Amino acid sequence: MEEIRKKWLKKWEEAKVFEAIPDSNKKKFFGTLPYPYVNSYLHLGHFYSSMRLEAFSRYKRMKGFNVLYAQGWHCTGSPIVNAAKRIAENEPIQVGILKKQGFSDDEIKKFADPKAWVEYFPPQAQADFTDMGYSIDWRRQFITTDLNPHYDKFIKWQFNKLKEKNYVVKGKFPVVWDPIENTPVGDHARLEGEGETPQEFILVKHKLDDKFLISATLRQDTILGITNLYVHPEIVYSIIETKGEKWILSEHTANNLKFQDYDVKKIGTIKGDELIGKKVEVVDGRKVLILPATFLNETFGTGLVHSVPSDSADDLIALYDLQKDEETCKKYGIDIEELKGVKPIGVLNTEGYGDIPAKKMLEKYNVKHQNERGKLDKIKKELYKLSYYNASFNHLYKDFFDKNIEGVKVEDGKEYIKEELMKMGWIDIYYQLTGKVVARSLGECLVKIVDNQWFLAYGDEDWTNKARECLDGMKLFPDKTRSQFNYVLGWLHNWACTRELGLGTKLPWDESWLIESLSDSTIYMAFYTINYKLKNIDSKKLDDAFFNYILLSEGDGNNLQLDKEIADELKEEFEYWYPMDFRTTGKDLIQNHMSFCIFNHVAIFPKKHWPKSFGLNGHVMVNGEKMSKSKGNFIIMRDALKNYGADASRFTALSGGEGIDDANFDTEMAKSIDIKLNQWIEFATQNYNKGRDEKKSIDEWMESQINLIGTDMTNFMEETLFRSALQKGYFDMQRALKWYMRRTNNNPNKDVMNKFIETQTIILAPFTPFICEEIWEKLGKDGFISITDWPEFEKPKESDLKSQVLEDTLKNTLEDISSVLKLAKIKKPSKIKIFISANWKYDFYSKLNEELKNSRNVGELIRIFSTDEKYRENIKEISTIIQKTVKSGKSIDKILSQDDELNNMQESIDFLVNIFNAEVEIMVAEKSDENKAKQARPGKVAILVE
RNA sequence: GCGGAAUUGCCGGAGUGGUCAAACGGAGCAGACUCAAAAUCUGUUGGCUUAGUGUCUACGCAGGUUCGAACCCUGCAUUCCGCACCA
Repeated sequence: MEEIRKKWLKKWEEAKVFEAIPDSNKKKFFGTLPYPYVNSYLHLGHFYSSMRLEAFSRYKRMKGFNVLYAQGWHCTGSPIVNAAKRIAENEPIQVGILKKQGFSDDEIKKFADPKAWVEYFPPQAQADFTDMGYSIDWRRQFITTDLNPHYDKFIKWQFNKLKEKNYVVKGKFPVVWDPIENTPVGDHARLEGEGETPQEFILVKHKLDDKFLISATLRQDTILGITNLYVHPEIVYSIIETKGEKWILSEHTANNLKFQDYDVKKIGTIKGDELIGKKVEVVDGRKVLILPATFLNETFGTGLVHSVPSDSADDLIALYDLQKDEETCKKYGIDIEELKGVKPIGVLNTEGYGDIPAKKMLEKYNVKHQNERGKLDKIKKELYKLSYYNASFNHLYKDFFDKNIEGVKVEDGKEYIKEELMKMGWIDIYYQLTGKVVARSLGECLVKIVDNQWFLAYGDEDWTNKARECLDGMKLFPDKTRSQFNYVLGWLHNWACTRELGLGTKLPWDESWLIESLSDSTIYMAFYTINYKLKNIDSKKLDDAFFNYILLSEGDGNNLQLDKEIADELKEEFEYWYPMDFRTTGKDLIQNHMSFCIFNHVAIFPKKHWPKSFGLNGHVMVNGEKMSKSKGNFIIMRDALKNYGADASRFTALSGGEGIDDANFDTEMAKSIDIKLNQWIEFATQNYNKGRDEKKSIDEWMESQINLIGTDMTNFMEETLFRSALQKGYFDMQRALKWYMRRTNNNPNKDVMNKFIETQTIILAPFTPFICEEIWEKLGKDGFISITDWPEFEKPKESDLKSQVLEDTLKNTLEDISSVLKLAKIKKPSKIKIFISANWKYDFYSKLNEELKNSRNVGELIRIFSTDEKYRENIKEISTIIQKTVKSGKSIDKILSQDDELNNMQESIDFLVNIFNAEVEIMVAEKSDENKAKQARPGKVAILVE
């Protein structure tokens, strides 16, 4: 096998079979796969997705398309830079990863430079694809980032274009920040806190003389229910000056604010107990008490909170506890009677919980004291969801804001309240991490607001509408992903498209920024059409005017920095290949990359160059389990090649799944397929051009099988349903072959056998190209099977169905005989009598015909075996059969004559004799012979054993 | 919570209104071949059965529509994926 593989790789390369050259006489097919990120070897996940494109490309090529299949490599982003940095620091985990991949210590050292990754992995990935027999035009491969100056220019052009159309906007954005290294910290660069993100809190001001106490909350919806404040008596709070005001909050928060667009000047401190007992003015003008609480955490929120006992069980239980605690009240000089007068203020009507849901919750969970943290945390979560989705604002919200929002759901009014309070100056925004994040510098991270961040305005209404238009015109494989796409197109809003760190292209108008990886990979497929011809052109000559001319036909091409002739050639090639006909990848990319691809195409290109179709596939499992490094079932492509061979791996991958469901790579199957493919080489070469010339009915059956199966398979190929295609085109084909060989006593008709061998080999070629090329050559065929025409399968004819029905009847008869023999416990029967009904009712068919003409405009019938009287009466049942027949697309235009039937039957009977080694007699039951005729039924024959 | 997908026999997985006790594959069982194993082939894999084109129970659960539901509708339960600035 390995020799065969190498032989054909060499031949393909020498003949440049897969180099795509524009040919205006041929229809074209341009398929792409999102370029893989090159920080490691390619694995089965890449393999499965890419095989779908590879098989489709090969199929399309055989269908007569001029196919462009190109592949690039993605280097943009931070993972490589981060990994390189970790190697430079000799970090054990990262070093271990490379060690596991088989690198020596010396080699690993080189990976301290990000460039080393970019130089090492793309050729490896190329080798993996090539070794597996991918039909890629490698002249067109490229890497991203400014390491590739031509691509760099292309991306710059793209972003200038987007900016020109006002799709790139500037704004603020919170990032996780390491204050020691002064860098943003991505998920993978953290020692602790993977998955934690910045969360927006509302800072609420509470007026105390000339200062404000600042509390933080997620629940601005309950702001009118504030009954008091809690401060920790032992915490020393900071007094700061910011925004022209004096704020009191924890020192921790004061420090964090500095990173969030606040100009912070510390002017003093105040200990919590100095505040207790005083009163502050809250947002609605009421004066409320400041109370002591020891449950407060200095590093969470602002270190002090406002209390809404109606909708916060924590606040309520704390209030209850304090009201019982006379000693503490005395200590801080709180008027106990006044404190006891503090009652929750209902602000929301919560379905099933009334207006003081916190109280009901405490009762429900039987909470007696604020120390019962477990229960209280549970309540907090439950109540938050409940309020958000099931509660509405009560009468207090009728007049308080400009708009009356009484009765409005919290979900719908929360944002409005935020805006209003913001206008009134009572609140501000503060970001806090959802959990502790420690950077690799050991610095504890905080949230920084980046204020000159650039965004792609995917929320733009016109842009979104255009994207929807594009989607509506696209074919999706499978189409059930459409609703998901539709949802995503509407849901996407501003996408931060620039980064401070990593590899990439610099933002053309602000070179301190790099273009982010998901944003530089949206329309690059256009680059495949021209890049291989750019290699000899100085990248400096590739200005925006150049791309405008080539890709958008803007300008006359006379003032470019290169010859118009060259430019025109490029332009022509782009226009030949574009639009992209097919792009396929895993389903997880629906909500970012694939949607971005639509957005950016409609933003930049005219409608005729919008993408035509997308394919989405599931994830890959190995032997039914999720592939993961920890489970030890993580398979990289080159290992699959080594262990199972290219053809078997390809076959196994594609027969492992289709559609959006997860696919399963079954290693047992890979092994057995390898054996079966070898057997097929053997069979094909040994049986070609052999056999008899005489043509029998079974030969017609075989021909019709080839036709029927081939038709079905071709339909599956068109829909990228490769598993079904293999099911038909290989397993069903082989099953038919088995039956055929058995029926002909291994003496097939020469022409039929040749046709079968050729067909089977050709239709397997997209899946297992190496052995197919080899067989093709051994059969004495000229040229490559890779570019041989896909067979034209004829529409099923009368004869197809006739022989089909006959063979099916025969198979059924065989089965019946077996079961009768079994029941009768006879091993070697001396005689088998078969009764077959002869009274085909022509009046029955005429009724059928009539029914057909009435119901549908179809003039053809399927063949029905019948003797049963009830069919003549029961028109309803007949119409059912017709319905099904029409739906299944099967048709037959004539009814067999009974003589045909019997002649063909005789041949079958001979076969039965052979099988059972007994005397077989065919008997025709006359109408008068009721007992026997009764036993013959549609599609069946009666059997009598002696 | 939102959005998407799913739930079928021992397992994987077809099937989207009647030919469904349900394709195909795997696994198991029995048999053939063999000294034996592998491979291959044949049969078989819901219950009952007077053995019949019989009958009952079945396609997550509960209802509904229909002459008829694995398939359509409603509700519920469970599982998976995504919820972003990360490739």
